[in-house]
Amino acid sequence: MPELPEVEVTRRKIAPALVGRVIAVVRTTAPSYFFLTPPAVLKRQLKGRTVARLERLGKYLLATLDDGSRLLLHLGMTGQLFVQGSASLRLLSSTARASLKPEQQPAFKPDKHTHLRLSFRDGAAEVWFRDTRKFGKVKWLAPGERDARLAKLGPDALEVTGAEFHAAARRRRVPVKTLLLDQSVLAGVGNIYADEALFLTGVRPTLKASTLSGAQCDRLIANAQRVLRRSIATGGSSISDYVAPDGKDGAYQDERMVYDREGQPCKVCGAKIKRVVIGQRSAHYCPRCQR
DNA sequence: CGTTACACCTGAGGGC
DNA sequence: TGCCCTCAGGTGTAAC
Repeated sequence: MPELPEVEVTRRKIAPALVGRVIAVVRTTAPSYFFLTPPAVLKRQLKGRTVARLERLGKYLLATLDDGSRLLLHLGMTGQLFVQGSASLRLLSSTARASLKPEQQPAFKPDKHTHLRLSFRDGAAEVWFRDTRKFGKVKWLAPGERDARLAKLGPDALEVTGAEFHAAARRRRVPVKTLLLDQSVLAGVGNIYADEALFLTGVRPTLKASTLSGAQCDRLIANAQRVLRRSIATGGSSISDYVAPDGKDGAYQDERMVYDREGQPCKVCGAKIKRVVIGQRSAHYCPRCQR
């Protein structure tokens, strides 16, 4: 589900329900891979704290608490962070309300995949974190504590320059697609937007990164930022004004040029979209538009 | 160091 | 209906 646009849309949606409120109760599922910080520690550290701000770093969300500690969240492949509870409707705009998936509706009951539930002293809306595959992560950072995952992130994808990408590309023999997915080069691009950016630039995902020119890098990064911004504006790929349990009917669905369109005609030239595997991930491209 | 294969986990969908 | 396979918007780690 989540690449940069989905994480940013999530941030904007839950920030009003999180920032400025005092955490009263922390409920979790049993200790697992999901909890980089054990549930017991999480409960002890979060209770009574107030969230001062919520920011996005690449695909991570970072909540800074009033004691200077921080809560690091990652949605992995299937993570969903949402506002839940009797008063949640008051905290959401009508369009945001209409976009809720069934499991995000206020009447939804926590299930075995609902790993984290924050309730607040005011008793109003809660914030829930659900993740079926548990590739998502929750980690509490003590004041001043550094984190290796954050430390290795490159510039945010919305801010990286073509020159920075070119500098990284010159000494890499991997396919350009692999480089776009490398979070230490630029943070936030995932499988969908990498394919889309490459299509818009007319570059095959298999092209060796070191062969890209500076001008090509400039255009590639500009196109990546274009699709990321456009997706944020339309509510991300899985969260849209159209309710879709399978997460495939988001607003972005209609704008996708190549991702998950294997065998379908290219919207520009009509050629059949191809799918190849690069670095154990699928990559989609138009054999005619991308040379 | 860069590159690659694989591990983590659950569920959906296709073919038989 | 069940079984078995493949696939999935991510990323840390071990091994060459």
